[in-house]
Amino acid sequence: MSYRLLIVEDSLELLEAVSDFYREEGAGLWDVVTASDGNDALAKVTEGPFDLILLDIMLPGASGFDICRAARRKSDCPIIFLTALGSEDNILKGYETGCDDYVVKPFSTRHLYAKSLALLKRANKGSDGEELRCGDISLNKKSMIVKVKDKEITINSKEYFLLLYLLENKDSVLSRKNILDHVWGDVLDVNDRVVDNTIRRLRECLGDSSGQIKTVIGRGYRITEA
Amino acid sequence: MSYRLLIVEDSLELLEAVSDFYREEGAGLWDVVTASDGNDALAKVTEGPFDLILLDIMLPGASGFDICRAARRKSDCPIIFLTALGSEDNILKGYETGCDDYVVKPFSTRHLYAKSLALLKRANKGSDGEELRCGDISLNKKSMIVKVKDKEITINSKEYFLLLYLLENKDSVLSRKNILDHVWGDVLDVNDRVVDNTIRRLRECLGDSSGQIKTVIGRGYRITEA
DNA sequence: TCAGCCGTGACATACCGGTGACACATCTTA
DNA sequence: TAAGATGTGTCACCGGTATGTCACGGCTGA
Repeated sequence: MSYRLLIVEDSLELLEAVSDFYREEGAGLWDVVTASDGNDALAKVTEGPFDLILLDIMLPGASGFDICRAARRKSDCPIIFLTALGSEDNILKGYETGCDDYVVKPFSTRHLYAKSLALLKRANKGSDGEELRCGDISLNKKSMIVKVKDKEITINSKEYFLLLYLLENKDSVLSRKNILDHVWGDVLDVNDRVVDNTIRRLRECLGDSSGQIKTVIGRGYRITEA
Repeated sequence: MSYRLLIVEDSLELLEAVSDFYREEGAGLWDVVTASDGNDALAKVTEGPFDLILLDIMLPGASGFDICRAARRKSDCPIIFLTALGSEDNILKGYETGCDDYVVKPFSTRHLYAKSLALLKRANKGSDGEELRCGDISLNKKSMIVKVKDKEITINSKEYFLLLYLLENKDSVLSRKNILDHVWGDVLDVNDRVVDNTIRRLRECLGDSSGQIKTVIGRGYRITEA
């Protein structure tokens, strides 16, 4: 899966530098589309949906503000302004037209990249929330819904948090003590065996996929893809 | 309904300037909490959920990075670093620890404010329209009218804000504590059970559609399409 | 073969959430 | 202003169940 990225910038040198950086750093993460004048950018924005837009303000043809408004009418994809105009008013105007952020030239491409990732993560959060997957098991942290082979299963609270901890440490062996500390917290007087029992109940809930939770004798438990 | 904002900054002068700006500009939009040292900030972060955190890096006690990590363990609320450290490494380290953005001192408070709003809008994706829908239930934020199957129902204030909060976080499981913090605000001496009771009264109002509010035992409540 | 480790069935209880009732404050209305 | 209605927090009770505990027995490796 890759993200569709639109970069709009009239300086061809900068345009190339930025798009190369995203392509190389991302290693296939980005599907980069570029535009170097306002009208071309407008056409591309209205045409296809993007996951992120980097947008210069001063452009031949339409201005960055126009493009931002056009993009906003279509979708609410994240937009970052790239601007040489560091003046107070221009930046505020950018926010008013609905951008998410701005970067003042000259900027560090590496920073811009980090900012892009953070923004993208934020923009995708609202949709489904974070989903943990491992083999046939999936767990949605937001809705706390657990699915096995895409079929929802009901699961108790302790089993849920145990599964969550296992999934967050996929392929690692977790000792009983470790699990107790993380899932049960600072409860002092609990029997170790409670972990075994909760593992058992969890396995029952998982049905066919219960085999994904491996017992590592003398060490603890581990969850794996198969 | 206001947004819970935490500002962490050891310069009391700056702290006051920023918090005053948010309070005045927002006119009740912000419920501002401040901290001026690392340990205080850590305590506040672990204690209550926030909708936005502004975070200085250089602090007496724990560092901003530590606080950011602690906050991330708890929730995914937007975090903006305020930093005098403009070095490449520090900024990238900030992104790695999971912040959303950074601002280098000295900064324009007005810009920071605009950035905050943009980020908040992004984080609360979907909640900026005035009509919220979920299955047969619809809620109009402007007129405060709630309808079930297109038929208007009367609903009390607390029930309204509870429903609003549920709808703004459709499909998410919300804990009692979380609900208390957001719907009841900083009232300290309220019984957890008041949430249950308000849920009950809300369900009564919703009639046939009451089933859309699910109880997730041991974890909280969630509203779903069906 | 024996000790340690783990799975399993059974059990008991503490906990959790739904519910009815009530107290109190605030608002409405005569 | 008095009386009633309404909104909201609190409490006690209860049924169901989530979860901790225990005992037994099988498996495994030294």
